[in-house]
Amino acid sequence: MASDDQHPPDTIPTATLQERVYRELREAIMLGQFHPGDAMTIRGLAEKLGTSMMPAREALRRLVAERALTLLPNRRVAVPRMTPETFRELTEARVALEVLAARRAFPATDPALADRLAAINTQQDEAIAAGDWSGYQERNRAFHFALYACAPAQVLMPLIESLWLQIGPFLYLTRESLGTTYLDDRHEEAIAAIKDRDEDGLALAIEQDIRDGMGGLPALLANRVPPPTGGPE
Amino acid sequence: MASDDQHPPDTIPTATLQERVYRELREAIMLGQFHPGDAMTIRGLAEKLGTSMMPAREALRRLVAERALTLLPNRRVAVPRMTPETFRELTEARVALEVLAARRAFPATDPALADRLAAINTQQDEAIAAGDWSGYQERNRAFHFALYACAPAQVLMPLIESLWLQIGPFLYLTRESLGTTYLDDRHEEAIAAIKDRDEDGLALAIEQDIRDGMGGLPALLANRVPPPTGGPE
DNA sequence: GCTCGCACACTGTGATCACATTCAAAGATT
DNA sequence: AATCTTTGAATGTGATCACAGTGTGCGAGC
Repeated sequence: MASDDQHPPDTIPTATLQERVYRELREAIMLGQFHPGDAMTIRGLAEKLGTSMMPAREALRRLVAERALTLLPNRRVAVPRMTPETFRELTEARVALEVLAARRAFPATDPALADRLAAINTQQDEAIAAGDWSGYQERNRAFHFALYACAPAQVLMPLIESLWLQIGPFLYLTRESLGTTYLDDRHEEAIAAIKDRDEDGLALAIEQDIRDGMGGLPALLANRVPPPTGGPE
Repeated sequence: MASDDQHPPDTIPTATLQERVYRELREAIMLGQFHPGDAMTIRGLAEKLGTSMMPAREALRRLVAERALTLLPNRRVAVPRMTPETFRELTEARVALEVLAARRAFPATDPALADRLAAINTQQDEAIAAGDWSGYQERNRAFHFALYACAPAQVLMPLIESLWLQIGPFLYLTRESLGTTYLDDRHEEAIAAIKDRDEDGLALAIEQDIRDGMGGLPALLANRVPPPTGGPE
């Protein structure tokens, strides 16, 4: 049992192949490595990951169910396109759910969490300074989810993650903003509110953080993708 | 083309088999025809619907992705059990999202919609009077979704539907309440608010309607399912 | 009579194949 | 030369099969 259950470090024992494909795709989507309109095929994905059609097929369908990908009328899956209107809807949904998650988390927050959040925030600033856009996004995600995870949220978290997945393909719009414009967030305010035991202050900080971060995107979107029938790849 | 594309009325042309299985299961779940803990197998579902494993498999995985079903550690799918705590979380999420949906819908509401909602409400009362529990649930669903559908909501609606799906298996708890206790809702207040062009009143009516409807369930849940290891079927 | 062990049925996972549809490029016709 | 047709590759869907893990029930042994 000792030697047989030990998998080589490269052979990730992630229970099922479908799960591995799913997580890989999901991470890539959330980090903005795909662009709106990019189409994907079952066989192509399977070949790229060295599996058969089945795991790729199930991973794609799962991401479609989570609204991370869309099913075209052709029955082919693609990264969704988005209108400014949909973007505003995503923003409102994020505010509603994440403010609620923050409020639920609030009673469980403590100075230790504030320190951890501050550490993440520092790393995020370092990423900005280093021009590490991916690191910046990753830290931003870590900040929010570390806060929300304080209270067990079996219902809320999947909903919020679905929203983040839907936004992922459009984060690349902010890539060039990293450096040109000053990317400010409300993370310090949130940390301060936790230390001051100010629930409303925390809720406000989260809300403004989301609105600030998402606010500029519809404009960028409108400027960037006027060709509605652009071939992705 | 004329005769070949015409399907017999019973052979529903629903594009894919998987879709048909999915919709059938989904409807059954939302109407509370399954109970918490009920387990389902791919082969069993396939045989029951007369298809092969594949459509049943994909339909189940899709419902799992939408949180309507859960994946047990055995990798088997079952109707989720729920704790009172999770129920409260569902209630809060519903309030947050559906109030938002109602506010988004508000500018598009008009007297015609108010009349349609009133008609649905009348049918709902008739269902209550007739002891038609399924009809009551169906009308309640129709009322809420008719309101939310006023504004296009590609993001919000799937999230809300996911929440309703998660609640579905527990609606049976209210079955015996239909008749014993007086089931009141805030639908009249919502209709009045639409007529009065009172957005805040509409939001409040929806919030109270949700809280009233869901409020009693945790208690019923606690009374009903003390045996945590009950064999479902 | 009770407990431990073994065998068998059952389930999900993954692979492979067959088929209908779709998309596109090449060829033929006007 | 432009347009319609045809042919071919490619894709999603569904079916079937092989395999490993799990759970259950039966039977042997203490």
